Amino acid sequence: MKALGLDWDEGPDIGGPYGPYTQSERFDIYPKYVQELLDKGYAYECFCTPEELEAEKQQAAENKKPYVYTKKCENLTEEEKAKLRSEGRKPAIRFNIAKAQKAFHDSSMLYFDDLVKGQLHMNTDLLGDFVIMKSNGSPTYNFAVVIDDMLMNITHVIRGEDHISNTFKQILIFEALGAEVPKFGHLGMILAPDRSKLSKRHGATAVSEFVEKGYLTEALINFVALLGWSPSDGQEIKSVNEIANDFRINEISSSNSIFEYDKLNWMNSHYIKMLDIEDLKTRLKPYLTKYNLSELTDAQYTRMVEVTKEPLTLLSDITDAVPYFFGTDVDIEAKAQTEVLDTEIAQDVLNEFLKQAESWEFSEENLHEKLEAFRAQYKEKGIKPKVTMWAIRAAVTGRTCGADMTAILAILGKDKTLYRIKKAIK
RNA sequence: GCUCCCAUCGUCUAGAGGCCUAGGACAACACCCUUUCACGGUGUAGACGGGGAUUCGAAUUCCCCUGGGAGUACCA
Repeated sequence: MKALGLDWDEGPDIGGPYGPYTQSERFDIYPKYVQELLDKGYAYECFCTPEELEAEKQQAAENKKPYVYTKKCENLTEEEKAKLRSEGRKPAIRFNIAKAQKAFHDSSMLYFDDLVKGQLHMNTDLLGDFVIMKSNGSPTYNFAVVIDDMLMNITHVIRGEDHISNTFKQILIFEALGAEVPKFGHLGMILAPDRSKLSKRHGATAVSEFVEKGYLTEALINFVALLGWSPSDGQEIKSVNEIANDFRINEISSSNSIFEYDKLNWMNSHYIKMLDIEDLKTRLKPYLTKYNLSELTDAQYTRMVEVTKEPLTLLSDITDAVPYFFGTDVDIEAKAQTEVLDTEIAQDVLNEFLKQAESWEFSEENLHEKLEAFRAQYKEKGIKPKVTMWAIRAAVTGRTCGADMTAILAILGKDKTLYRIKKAIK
């Protein structure tokens, strides 16, 4: 959330009235509620060993029966418990599903209204009495979240649909504790392009990785917001605030969605283009460290960014887009050499350019005029303007494509330009 | 295996019985613009998974099948 520039009202780092907010600092508040459940009869001690449990599961698998805990510790007598304890066994505490279900519902069916999926149901007989406190005294997830939500007055729980089955367990605990059950909303999962879980294999998975690669937080937020939701006005480009204002939880689609980079990339380049130039200059700096930025005046740097920002998909693309703005010499790409510089026309153009440009003033306005006239001369000889410019571009930038030539020449200045032209002449 | 969730163009989605000859965005393709690349503009192609049922009428309701996803821990 920090990487995306999102903030929160209450929680770790900033505190709030219901702290502590760090799980490890809350350990001593859970036993009290475990005891309450024990006292009310909604929980019981279980002395089963991992081996015994494993055997039960195996048995169930052999009989092709779904596994649910057998509840064999549910009705242990005090003597039996004492005996087990004397053997050095430490009990875990299990939640008594059936007891809670029966106390608050007519049948073994548990229903709740999900904010995005509508009414959901589950036969709680199939759930199995789960552990709420491990034998080492630490609470399990399903129990701890309920206590935390209850104590922190949580009203809405919005999470992935992989939590649906936990919800039934959690609701029963809320009820057993006499607490108010919060509203739940379960979102579809975001899948990788091959429909599997998103993972390292599919590229970046942590928000910070996207940011490092040069995705703008604005684009990231906007794109993810559109996964499973669409704005009522059809306007897809939206700021966080606009999204927040327009957002309605019941407009969320309940199906899974696939994370494809195409639209994210498009959106990112869109946001890059929209960025204020000074802002963009600042954001681009981390990707230009391999160049000596002090070679350029601030005005030149501004101009360079202006003419190279168009095709950028990621901020990091700037690195490969601008090498020819720096240094005296330039690397010539193979394609530029063989397909352009090695041709007769190109050599002719370069010689002629060298002759004429000696007397030019290298301001952008002037260059624009001069180049136009220069192209016209060749056009008369039947050489396409495109070809004329190619020769100059290849010699000066070492490439066959790139930013606006007038701007490039103006930024480089007469000396570097003519130097590179000379070097390209055979 | 069992349980639950989901199902419209390649992708994200609009669509809550007639407004749908199914709309938009990204990607693709074509053309235009152009000093290259790109931006931009204009177009083209592209989907209701299958089968039943209800109805005068179904992408929209119901059932079955199929497909995909998730859960099934003394993990969170």
